[in-house]
Amino acid sequence: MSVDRPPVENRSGRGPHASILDVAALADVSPSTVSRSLRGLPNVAPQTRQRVLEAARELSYVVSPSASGLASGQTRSIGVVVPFVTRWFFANAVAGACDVLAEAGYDVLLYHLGSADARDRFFDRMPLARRVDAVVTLTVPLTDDHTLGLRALGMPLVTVGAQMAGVTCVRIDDVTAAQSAVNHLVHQGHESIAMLASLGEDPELGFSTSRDRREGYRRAMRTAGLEPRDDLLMAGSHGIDGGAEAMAQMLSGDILPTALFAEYDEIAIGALRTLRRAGIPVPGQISVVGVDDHEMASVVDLTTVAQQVHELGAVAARLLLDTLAGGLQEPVDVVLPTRLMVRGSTGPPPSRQASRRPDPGAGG
Amino acid sequence: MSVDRPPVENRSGRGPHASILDVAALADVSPSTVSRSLRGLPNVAPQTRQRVLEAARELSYVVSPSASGLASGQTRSIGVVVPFVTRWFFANAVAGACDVLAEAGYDVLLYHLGSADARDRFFDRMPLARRVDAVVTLTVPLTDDHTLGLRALGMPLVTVGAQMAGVTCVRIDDVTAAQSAVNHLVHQGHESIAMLASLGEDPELGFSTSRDRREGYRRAMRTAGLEPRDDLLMAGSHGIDGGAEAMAQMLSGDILPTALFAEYDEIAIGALRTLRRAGIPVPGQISVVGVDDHEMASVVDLTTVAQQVHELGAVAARLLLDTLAGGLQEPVDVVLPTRLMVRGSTGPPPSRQASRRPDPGAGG
DNA sequence: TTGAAAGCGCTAACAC
DNA sequence: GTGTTAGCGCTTTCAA
Repeated sequence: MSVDRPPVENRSGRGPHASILDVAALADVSPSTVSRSLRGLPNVAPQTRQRVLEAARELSYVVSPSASGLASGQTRSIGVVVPFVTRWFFANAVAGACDVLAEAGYDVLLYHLGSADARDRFFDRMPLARRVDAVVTLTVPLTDDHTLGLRALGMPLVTVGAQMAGVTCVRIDDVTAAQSAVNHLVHQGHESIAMLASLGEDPELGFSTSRDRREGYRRAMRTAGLEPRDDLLMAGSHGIDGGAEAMAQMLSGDILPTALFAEYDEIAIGALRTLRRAGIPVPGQISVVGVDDHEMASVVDLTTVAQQVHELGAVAARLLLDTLAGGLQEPVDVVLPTRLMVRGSTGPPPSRQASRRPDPGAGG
Repeated sequence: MSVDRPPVENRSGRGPHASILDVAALADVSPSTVSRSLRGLPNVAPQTRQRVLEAARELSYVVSPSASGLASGQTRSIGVVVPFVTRWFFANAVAGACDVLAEAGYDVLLYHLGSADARDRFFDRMPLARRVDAVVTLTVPLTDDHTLGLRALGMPLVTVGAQMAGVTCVRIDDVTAAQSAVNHLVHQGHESIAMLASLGEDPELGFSTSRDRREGYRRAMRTAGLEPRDDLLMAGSHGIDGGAEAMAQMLSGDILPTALFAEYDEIAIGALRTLRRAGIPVPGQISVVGVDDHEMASVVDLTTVAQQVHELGAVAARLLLDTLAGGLQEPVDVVLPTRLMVRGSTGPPPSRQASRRPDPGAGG
C-alpha cells in the first residue's frame, strides 16, 4: 500500500515507526526517561517530561505494545468472551465493558464463541494465555474443563451472569427475576402458565442463567399451588427464531396455557410473532412475559423483568480493573437489581377455565 | 489468586508459563527448530516436528504474542472499529468479521467508538498503531483527519459501508436500496412520502450510508415526478428512540405524509412504536418502509430492503486476510446485493388526497 | 535439516 | 532526577 505518511525527521530510519530511541534523541534524554515520562511515573522533572512529550508528539511516537508487554509482562488488554455478540443482551454487556475498559486505557480482545467450532478452537488454543491481563466472560456455557482452563490461566477473571465457585461474578438474581415474572401472571389469575426456555446442545453445559430462571419458575408455581408444566425447551435455534419455533410447537400440541413465561425477551418476542401469525390475541387468549427489557420490548408492548445490561458489563469491567490495581483481592458476587415492567402483553386469563384451544371453526 | 495449575515439569521455572526454551530442552532441539515446527514452516524433519509438538503439548506451551510480535513485526490480530456494537447492523457485521478472523487464527481488537469521547480518545492515542496487522472499520463517521490518521498507519484497511478514495470497501448500493424502497411506495400510489434520516453531530462528518440513502430517496421522488420533502432529520438519539422521537415530532407538525421511508429499520421500528401509541393505523393511514431486514422486521411486520449484514463483515475480513497474504494488492469495491422484502407495513394510501391529519375528534 | 547468535523495542533494577 | 545495563521470549539471518 503506497500511502502518504506524515513527514518524519530525526529518525533512526529503521521501521515505519519512531522508536523510543528517536524520542530520546530528540528530547536529549535517555530512553528510560522517555519511558517514565510517557507513563506518567513520578521522578521526572516537569520540564523534562514536557520536552519528552513534545518530542513524542512531534515524531507521532506510539509505544510498541509488543515490546512494552514483553518487557513488563503486562499487555494492557482484556479478553472479553461472549457467545453471541448479535444477541441484544451480549451486545449491550460488551458495550458496557468496552466503554469502561477503553476509558481506563485498556484494549479489548473480543472472542466470539458463537459456534461450537469456535468454542472448541478457543479452548484448544487458549489464545488468551499471554495476550491479556484479565478476562471477562459473558455467560458462556462452559464445561468443567473449560472453566478449569480459564482459571488455570492464573489471571483475574470476572463472569457476567455465570456463577462459578471462587470467581467474581456480576449478575442479577435470576431465580427472583423469574419468580416476579411468574407471580405477576399468578396475580392476574393465571393458573396454566408454561415456560419457554433455551436448552444448550449439552444439558451439562448450559447457562446457569437458564437453569436459575427455570428454578424460579418452578418455585413461583409451587408457591402458588400450581403445577409447573414441563418447560418447553428449544433445542435448536436461539433468540427470536427459537422462540417462534417453540411457540409453533406448543400450538401444535393439545393444551394451550393461558400464559407464557419466556426465559428472555427474544424468546418472548419470537413467540409473539408466532401468536400474531396464528391470529391468537395477546393478552386476550395468552399473556406473555419475558426477562431483559430488550429495546424492542417497548415496541412490541411486552411485559418483562428489566435488568441493567450495559451496567452488568460495566461493573464487571470495573471489578477487573480494581483487581488488576490490587484493590480487590477476594472474589465477590455482585447482584444488580431487576424491575418488573408491566406492559400490554399481560392481562387476566380469558376465563377461569378457558384453557383449551378453541375448537376448529370457532374462529380466531 | 491462588489457583491450581496443571503440573509442570522440566521447566526453567521463571514465569507461570513454559517458554520456547523449555520446549526445546524437552524435545532436545534448538529453539529455532521449535519455532519452525510450531509455525508449520518447511525444512523441519517430520519426526522432529512430531517430537516438538508433543513436547509443546506436554508443557501446555503457548507462544508469547508479545515476544513473537516483537521479533516478527506481526501481531496476528486485527482491529475492528465500530461506532455502536449495540445496534443490530454493527453487532452482526462484527460477528461476521470475528468469525472469519478467528477461523484464520487472528485475534480481534474491538474498538467501540460510541461516544464522541471514545472517538476522540481513539484518534488521539491511535492505539492501533503497532497493535494490529490490519483494520476493518464499520461505517464510522470520520473526519478527513481521522481518515488520514487511519491511512497513515500504513496498514491494510477495509471499510464496511464507508466509501473512501483508495480504500477497499464492502457495502451495498445505498442509493439503489433507497430507490427501491421508495419506488415500492410510489407503485402503491403514494405521493406524499417523507424520509426519516439520522444526522450526526457534525454534518461534515456523517455516515456516507446516510447521505447515499437520502440521495436515493430524492432521485426516486424526482423520477416519479414527486417533490421530495425536507428530510426529517434526527439530531439527537440513534436507533429506535431516535426514530420514535422523529416520528413524534412529525406528528406534531401540520402535514402528515401517507408514507415514510426510514434510513434504517431501527428508525422505522421506533416510528412504528410512536404511530401505534398515537393510534394511527399502519399501513391504513401511513405506510412505513426501512432498510436492513433487522431481525425484528419480521416481528413487527415491517417492509424493508434486506442486506446481508453478517456477510458484509465476513467479506471485509476475507479481503483483509487476502491483502495480508499478499493476494490482494489494489483496493477494491465490493457491492453486495439487496432485496426488497414486502411485508405488512406498506399498502396503498388511504385515498388520493387524504394526506391531512384527521380532525380532532374524528377518532382514530 | 538444524543450530548459534543477533536483535525486535521496550521496562526495570540499579547506579549515580 | 537521570542514565546504564540487562534482559523479556521470541524470530531470523547466517553458517554448518
